[in-house]
Amino acid sequence: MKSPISLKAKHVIELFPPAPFNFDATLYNPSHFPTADHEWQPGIRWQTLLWQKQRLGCKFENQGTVDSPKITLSIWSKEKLDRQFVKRLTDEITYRYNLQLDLTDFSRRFENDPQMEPIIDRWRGMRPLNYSSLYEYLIIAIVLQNATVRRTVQMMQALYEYYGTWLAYDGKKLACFWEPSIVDRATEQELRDLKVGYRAKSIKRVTAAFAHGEINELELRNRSREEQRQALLALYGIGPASVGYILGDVFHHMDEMNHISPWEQKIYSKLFFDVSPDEPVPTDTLLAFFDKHFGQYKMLAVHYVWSDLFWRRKHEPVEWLEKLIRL
DNA sequence: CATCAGGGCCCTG
DNA sequence: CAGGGCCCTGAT
Repeated sequence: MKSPISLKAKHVIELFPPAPFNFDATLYNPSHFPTADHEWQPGIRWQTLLWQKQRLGCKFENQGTVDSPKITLSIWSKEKLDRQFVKRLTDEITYRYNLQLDLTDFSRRFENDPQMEPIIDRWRGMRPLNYSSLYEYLIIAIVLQNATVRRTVQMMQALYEYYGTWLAYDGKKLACFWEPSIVDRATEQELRDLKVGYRAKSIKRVTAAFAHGEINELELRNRSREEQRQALLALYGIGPASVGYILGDVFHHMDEMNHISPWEQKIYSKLFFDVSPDEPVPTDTLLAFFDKHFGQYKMLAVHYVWSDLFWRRKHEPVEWLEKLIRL
């Protein structure tokens, strides 16, 4: 492991997302595999960030409640940050963390839905989001493909060790992502040596698209969903499953739900139809059900039910689920 | 020891 | 539009 960069300068700001805002259910996702770029405990998330060439150490702390939200965000950096930079970083984090999302209508809409009501009650104010950049999300999507969770964790760790940097701040030592130009200079063989297998080619080509400015996250945010979809599908190694997650988590389309992969199909079948995962409901039926019941909120609603399940699993094993998620 | 499938995607026919 | 192949790993 490379020696960490010690971040000494510290800047503190306060964020006030609109209520309802559930800090822990938003700042931690129990269905995600663990990565070295963050750490969570109730009320606190540490998260590294590579933004505008700056390696930053962030710490989000809950200082409010669901109905009166307040986040204290401390930002560590190597050099002192100027106000303009912090202002723009705040805007970026507000977008990425979906803090501007107004959930009042969603919460009200399903208050009489027998399945949704207790779940929304438990997690009121939870937002789906992307903790990192589009590029980083794409890399994660690639290492998820056709791999068990354990292997995904290994691949991600190897990439961080080899191309990332380590940041020391607030008593933590966390990994920070690499600039696309770093991996752009790597050879496919070099990546293969990190045991990412055939994904090396996808990582190279997606990275090249970012390193050479062929795709731009900020610009894509202002395009239509279908333009975003086409731009993402055009990336080598990125298909409908990855794009589905990205349109929801990264670009915040709360009704994006038109692809269900086999492992998710089994879990949805149990959750929404209470049938055995051995004989799952056809994906078309699931999609039609989501559309009919949740309409413009179908991705959001499924996110709530899904997260509810994985929070439950965090506290106690869920028998039927364990064999569907291969660790 | 061998074999197999995995939290997809590309490419071919 | 269906299905084989892909890197590697741990489970069997």
